[in-house]
Formats: sequence, structure tokens, C-alpha cells
Amino acid sequence: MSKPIVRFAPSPTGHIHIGNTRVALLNALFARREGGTFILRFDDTDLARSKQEYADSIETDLEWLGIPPDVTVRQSERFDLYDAAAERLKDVGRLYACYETPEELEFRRKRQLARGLPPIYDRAALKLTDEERARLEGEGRRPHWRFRLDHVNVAWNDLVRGECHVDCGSLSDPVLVREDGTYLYTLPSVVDDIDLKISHVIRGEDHVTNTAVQIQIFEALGGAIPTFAHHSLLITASGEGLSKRLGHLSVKGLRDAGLEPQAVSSLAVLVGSAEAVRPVADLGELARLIDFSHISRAPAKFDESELEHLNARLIHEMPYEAVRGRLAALDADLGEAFWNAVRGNLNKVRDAVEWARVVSGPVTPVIEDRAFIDAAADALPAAPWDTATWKAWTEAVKAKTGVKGKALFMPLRLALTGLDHGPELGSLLPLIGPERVKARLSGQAA
RNA sequence: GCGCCCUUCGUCUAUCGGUUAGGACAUCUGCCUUUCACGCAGAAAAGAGGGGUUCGACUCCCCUAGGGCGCGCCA
Repeated sequence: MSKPIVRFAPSPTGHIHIGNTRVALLNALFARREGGTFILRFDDTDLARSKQEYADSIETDLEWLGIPPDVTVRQSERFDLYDAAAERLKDVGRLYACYETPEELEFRRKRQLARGLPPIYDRAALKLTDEERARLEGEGRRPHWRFRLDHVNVAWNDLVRGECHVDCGSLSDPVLVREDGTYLYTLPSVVDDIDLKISHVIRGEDHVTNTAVQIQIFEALGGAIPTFAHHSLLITASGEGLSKRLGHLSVKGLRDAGLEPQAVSSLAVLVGSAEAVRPVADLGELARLIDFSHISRAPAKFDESELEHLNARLIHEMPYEAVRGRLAALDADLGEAFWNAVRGNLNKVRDAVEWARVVSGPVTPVIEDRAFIDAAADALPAAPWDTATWKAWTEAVKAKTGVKGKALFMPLRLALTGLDHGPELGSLLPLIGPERVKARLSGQAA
């Protein structure tokens, strides 16, 4: 395969969510693996709804996920290209002027639906005479422009879905140009795919029908038709589609919740595929797991709690070097021994703050049996301490008091950490150190 | 309403006419840690329903049910 050129084409009208993330990752990682180019294309032809704030947010999100684009283009800066394409389509008679108002069209659609008919545009504008057109223009009506579809069966070989076909005879001629002269998504998308030499269009299956229309436009414009890959969409546990609905699963929200980008990307790429969903820390490795022919054609349920589990598993094996800077930023960098001791108890990296406090203090000890704790304090080994100290100490306490098992450990854990759960005390004890241990055993906060 | 696609353990999936229907996550149990967790090991758990075709169907065909997507002067 020659080097692929792919694009992720969000419209900056909101924050991107887990569904968009899946598209972005599939494109970016496929390009990376094949030595190709990953283009971020802002589909911002809808000037009214597109916001710079969202464009910035999308770039931040891609950066955070580890897939910054190789190239970024904005459709809002490329109108000349679309104008030229529209003229060419008019010249060859594929783009025709229509004068119905949105209200009229809406009314017709409803009426067709009510009669059990598909809500297809009837091409009335194609039958308009020059006089009628002139009269409408004279009334001040401005036209919108539709692409005249060939009523043929359009087929393509989809990398995910295999042989696909759409009967264009059952489709409305798509509006390409609005009454105000601005463009809808369809034409700029094709023009840019041609201009940017996009080799693979990887996107959600909500675009399957569009594909047939776009293939006709590619042909009308004489452009090379890219390879298509339409993956299934994600649905929520309760079964509703989320690709266009659930905003709370925004990448920003996930990031703010303290999730690791690798947890998000692992789930986004692996869910709904034949690969086992597991935390993959390295994007290169994740890229190697992508296989379009092994992406399911059925919608996959996206379970938010699975993300939490993945995140925890990822952290449990995360090396110190990978988090050192972030621990420092959290004021919780107590060294590699500390990280290795606590990471198994973390769901989020920032939870390390809590254990840093347990080590450095202040901790208010919980002591229920004063006599037992005093006896334990008396048996404390001399410094220096290491990871074997805990065992030596507890053996001594056991020999002295006859207490063993949970009755031995839980009171000590409560006295030393103030908590009934946590990392292995053998690792924690030398980190807490003799001074604070003695203070806590005596009942003082330290 | 019409069109396209889909339906295997709770979840994501493997199987592409003959298998004890395999794996992963979650769950449960055990082991380890003389503690909770982490880790390790094991267990339980599935072909939507009905018709065909065939010696034989999860696999091919039809119907039904359920689900997703599409049918915008949204993208």
C-alpha cells in the first residue's frame, strides 16, 4: 500500500466525545502505522455554529490523546475551491437551482411520510421554465442548489462492511449550496478529499448513505475515489446511540475526571473489534491491533465503568518514570519506592495524593486497644528500616502478645494510616519512617 | 412509513457446514500477603424465536421479533 492520507473532519460546534475519539484514533493510528499522513480538517462551513473555542478544544484533545495532526486545514478558508467546483457542476448540468422554502420542503416531507412514502425531493425545480425562474427571482427568491443524482445503484468495497451498495433512485438530490451561497458539508468534503488526495475515508456508519452520493460527486468532478471504511457506532448501555447524543462523555470531561489518555484510546479503538479490550500503554502497539476487517458491523455498547477498570489496570503497571512529573505537580512525588508501593491501590493517578499524605502526614491514628498498640510500639525494631522491617516487627509483636492474623494487622494499619485499607504495610512502613511511626503509635497526629 | 445493516456468555467478541462453541473484561471461589487491596489460579456463564436446505446448521435461505443507521438549506 502506498502511504495513506487520512483525515479526521469534525465540525467545531461542540466538544468531541468518545465516538469522535474512536474515529480520530482509527484514522491517526492507521496513518501512523502505515507511515502516512493524518490531517485534521475542520468542517466549519456552517459559520453560524462553528466556534473557535471548540476548534481549540479539539486540538487540545488530540494532543492529549497523543495524536496531534500532521496537517490542519479549515474549510472556512477554502471557499474558492468550492466555488470553482460548484461552477463546474453547474456547467455539466449536475447542479440545479431550486426555489422551495424550507417550510415548503418540510411540509412536503411530512405529507409524504404520512402517506407511507419515502420523503424524497420530487425534482419540481428541474421542470421550471426560464420564465418561472425569472419570476421567482423577480419576487426576490434566491435559489439553493441541488446535485442531480444519477438514479443508479452505487457500490463500493468497504474495508469494514465488505460489499456495499446504495440505490440512489431512492434518495433526494442533495442540497449542496444554501440560499445564502454557503456550502453544506457534502460538496466541500468531496472537494477537499480530492484536493488533499485523501486515500482512505474512515468514519462512522452514519455516513454510509452519504458515501453513495459522494461517490457520484467524486465522479462528476473527476476525482479519484478513496477507499472507504465505515465502522459501527457506539451505543450506551441502555441501548441508545451516543455518537451524536451523549455530550457528557466528552474527551475534556474524561480528562478532567482524571482518566489516562491510554485508557480512553484503548477502549475507543478496541471496543467492538475482535481484539480483547485491555489497556495498551503504547499507541504504536495499539495501532498494530487495528484491523478494519475485524471491526464488528453491529453497534457496540460503550460502558463507562469499563473505562474506570481499564484506567486502574493501566496505572497498576505504570512505571515510575511515566508519572514522575505528574506526581511532582501533585506534590506527591515521594520517589520510585513510594510509587511502586501505592500504584496497585490507585484508580486515578491523582489518588496518589492521598497515599502521599498517609506517608508524610499528618495522619490521625485510630487506636482502639491502647495496651496492644503500646506493646507493639515497644517491639519496634531499631533503625535503619527496610522492606523486611515490617515482617520482623509483626513477628515480634505476635510472639509478645499472642495476637495474629487480622487482629494483629488491622489495629496496626489503623494506628499507622488511620485507614482500614491500603497498600502493603511492608512497603509503607520504611517510607513513613521511625519518627512518624512512633508518634502515630503513641496516638499523636503526625 | 421506506431503505440499508445487525442479533453468540452480563459486556466486547472468535468460529466462516462437523469444535467439549474459544478468548478478554466484569462476577464468584481459591491461593498469596499471618490484614484490605494488588497479583496469581480456577469456576460459573452464550448461538433472539420459528420455518426450511443438508447426513449434519451458530454458520446458508426465508419469516417474525428486537436493535442501530439513514431518509435536513446538520455534519
